[in-house]
Amino acid sequence: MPKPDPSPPTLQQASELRFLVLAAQREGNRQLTQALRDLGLTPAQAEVISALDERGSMTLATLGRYIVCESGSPSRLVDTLVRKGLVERESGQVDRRVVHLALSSQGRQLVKRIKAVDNAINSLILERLSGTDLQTVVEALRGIVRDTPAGAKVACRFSDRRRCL
Amino acid sequence: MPKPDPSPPTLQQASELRFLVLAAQREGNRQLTQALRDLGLTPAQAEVISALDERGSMTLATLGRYIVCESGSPSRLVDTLVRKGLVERESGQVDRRVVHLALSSQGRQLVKRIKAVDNAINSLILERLSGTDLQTVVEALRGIVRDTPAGAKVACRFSDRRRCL
DNA sequence: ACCGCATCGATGACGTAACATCGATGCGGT
DNA sequence: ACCGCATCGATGTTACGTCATCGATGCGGT
Repeated sequence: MPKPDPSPPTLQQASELRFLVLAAQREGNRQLTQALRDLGLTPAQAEVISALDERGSMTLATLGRYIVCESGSPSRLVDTLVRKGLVERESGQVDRRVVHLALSSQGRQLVKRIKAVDNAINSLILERLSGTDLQTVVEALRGIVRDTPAGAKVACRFSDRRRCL
Repeated sequence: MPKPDPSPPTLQQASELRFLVLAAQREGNRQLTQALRDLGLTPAQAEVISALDERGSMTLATLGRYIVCESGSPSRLVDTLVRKGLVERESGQVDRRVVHLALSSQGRQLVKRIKAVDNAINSLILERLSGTDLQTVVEALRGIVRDTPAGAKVACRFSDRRRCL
């Protein structure tokens, strides 16, 4: 079956797209909150732990540039995780302004469970998208956030190995 | 030029899609916040005013089912707008549980400016998506939020004239 | 009329998000 | 060495966004 000619883009479609993005984010966050409840983590906290697992120890500022869930320096977010004993914080020796962060052994134990939650949700998304070309959607959203800080973060985490931080 | 065969969907792509949705929502919200600053409104407040303009007077619960920016009853969000003199609140006469909401004349004056901001952002999105089939993206996101409360809200506001509340 | 239950709107609690500010620290240019 | 400026991390402020709870109110079934 040949593809129908794509109809010309309208402002109406753009508006719906915006609401859909908002709806998807809200809905996804709610589901993620539920799924992470057993781990005693919020979505933002889980992203920090995943980031520290993927990239290893880093400073607070670097973490802020890496995670999508928050801009600026996530002092308070990390604070919560330190209080929970999941992250260790250590002042820099050379540059005394910075703070190095690392997963504690307790934090490392959560990584596997977080990944399980992530994969479950990702699988659910794949199910719901069966039949549509995922790559097209990904590229479209990349276009929307191109040249924005948040877009750079995603590009950094996926496939853009060159200029990552 | 024929389309290349779509590559099979991967969990990696689904993961990137999730981050892109988050990034797009955050980035869009920041831009919208900037654009609405002159009006003294936040994105959530602007959505309430737009909703009351589109659908006319309604109760708090109905508004809660209509707006995407918040679930539950947006008591406090509306409270802010009442305090600003943009929305009028009146207890129901028949059903004394409900509260009817309506734009004040001051609130109505903001509608045009809000629409201008919306259109500017929608146009920007269209620019950034030139070349991609917007309809495909919209349908994919509809699929993701299908059968969720937030998805129903969007379906209600766009093209699903039948069972809308 | 009554009772059990659902709905409505307000409110408390918690954890973000975004922005502004601040003091401490490093660093390049002279 | 010094100065101006940038960077870092902490903190205050404002406004959500979600969940839970509560009291008031309506309603269906008997």
